[in-house]
Amino acid sequence: MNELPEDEQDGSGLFVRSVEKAMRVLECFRHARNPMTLGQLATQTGYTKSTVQRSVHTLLELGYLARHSDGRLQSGLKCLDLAFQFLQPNPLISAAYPILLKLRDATGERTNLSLFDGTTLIYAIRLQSTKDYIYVSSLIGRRMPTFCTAGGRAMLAQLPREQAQQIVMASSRRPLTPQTKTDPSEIMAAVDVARAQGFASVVGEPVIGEVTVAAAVVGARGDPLGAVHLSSNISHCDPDEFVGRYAPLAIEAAHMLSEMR
Amino acid sequence: MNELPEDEQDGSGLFVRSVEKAMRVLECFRHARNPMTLGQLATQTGYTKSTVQRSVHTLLELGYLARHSDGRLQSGLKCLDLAFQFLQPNPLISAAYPILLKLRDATGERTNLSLFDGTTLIYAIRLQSTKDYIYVSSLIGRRMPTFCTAGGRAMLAQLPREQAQQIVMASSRRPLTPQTKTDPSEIMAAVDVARAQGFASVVGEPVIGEVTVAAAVVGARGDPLGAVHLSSNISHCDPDEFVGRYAPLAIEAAHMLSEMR
DNA sequence: TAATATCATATCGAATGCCGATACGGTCGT
DNA sequence: ACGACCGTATCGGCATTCGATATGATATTA
Repeated sequence: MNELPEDEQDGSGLFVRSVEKAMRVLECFRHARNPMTLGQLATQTGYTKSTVQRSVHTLLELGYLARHSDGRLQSGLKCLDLAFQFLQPNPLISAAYPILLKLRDATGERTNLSLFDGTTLIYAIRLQSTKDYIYVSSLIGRRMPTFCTAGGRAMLAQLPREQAQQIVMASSRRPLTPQTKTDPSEIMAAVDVARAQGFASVVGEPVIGEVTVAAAVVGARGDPLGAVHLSSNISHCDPDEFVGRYAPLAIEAAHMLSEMR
Repeated sequence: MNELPEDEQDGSGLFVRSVEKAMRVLECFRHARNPMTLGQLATQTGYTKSTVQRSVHTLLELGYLARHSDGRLQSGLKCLDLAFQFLQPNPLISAAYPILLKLRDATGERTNLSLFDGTTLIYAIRLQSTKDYIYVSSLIGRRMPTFCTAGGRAMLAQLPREQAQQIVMASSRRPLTPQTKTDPSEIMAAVDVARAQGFASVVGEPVIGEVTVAAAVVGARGDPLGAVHLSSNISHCDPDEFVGRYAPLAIEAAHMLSEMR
């Protein structure tokens, strides 16, 4: 007779647990560099081997998982389909694409669009530099912390200060490089600077040797939707000059994509 | 032992139906240009409103669906995560990225990597032309028919002829442009040409006014994994010259990515 | 060679968690 | 006022999922 709110995180009685389990199993592959076995998935999720077996069987049949040549499991092609369905009808994406392309060619630098998602941001468009060919795994769907990225701080600056602070406090604030600011008040100070300037810039905080300027894209009520990023390597340019030259362009692009009227 | 054929479409008793239902609901958004309501999802999937309600509730909570401002439903950010997990550990993708970048800059043309998936192919890397800014919705995860695309035919040419023919026959062969070849024997003739040449080229079949050369990437046993595409618009170049000039480059790139030893 | 520890796969009784008909309160058009 | 949608909530019954367990294959030990 356990009619208490026994489960913490789900909510109403509409929640389908088998679906959650399957998705959790699918999500195991996020940080996995290699294919996985049933047993590994079981220990990682905490589910029984049977549960994992059933989830995996189903996801295999549906195409969201696939078998590596050695029989282990990896992400399936259908995962790409889901990304397409997200991007395709998204008005921000389709509006941003040509604008970012033009921006990339005007600057020659790496040009990205990220989307706001609380303590993390997620890259939705990534355009490569026309100069260097570093494969910084410039992949769609990569998440980065909000608190230490230029885009993240530009977006935080669009939130009510208290709300921004909540996000900063809720972040893990694990330093990604020796230069990552981890002190909440220091981070909030940077956010305040971003609010005053209308853009944010960071050097070396999320990635060593990288300089980034970013401006926030906002919705109809001024809420942050995403950010336009321009990045380069400090070995190729002077950071201050980079920021000074490109911040206005990032702001302009972000403004064109914003819905504030 | 139990050769029970009475089961309709799933397979063994390990198949979890609630998961299938949730994924089917999620897949409804593939061809939807607009956010959807519960009722629309119910009619489109054939499930009861209750089932859809539960699936949607769960997918919302997990982040794979999101609410549009008017309350209707759309794809959620988590869908992008799945694409990342597919791309990130994939050795073909990480190997292809720098090679395609170099190829794109050597040619200046749109450069893609597609992956083989039976009657369709799916784009995994899309690099824009350095010349024109058309937003041909150059998005990851887009599927195209195998039978009428250059990449598709290049891949079919790597299969045993009979198997290729099976795929052609299983394709819908709905013409995408007036120039799309729909006659199976005509298509197989083009595949034979591709096999002889080591690459495939099409003009205007999948997209009006587009010329594409493609070469297949093959696995250790010569099986097609994907294809390297180079595309341009016929208003910008002479198709024959385009094919003649770039086919060797596509072949070279595809060869570098292949596992045949 | 044998023992041990993985692995994937399959089975099956039990009860839980999903199923889906149904109901309720909105908000549109008309 | 009505009807036709919308999203949301409820609830008894029973199909479906659950998870312990068994099997055989493969790999790594000694």
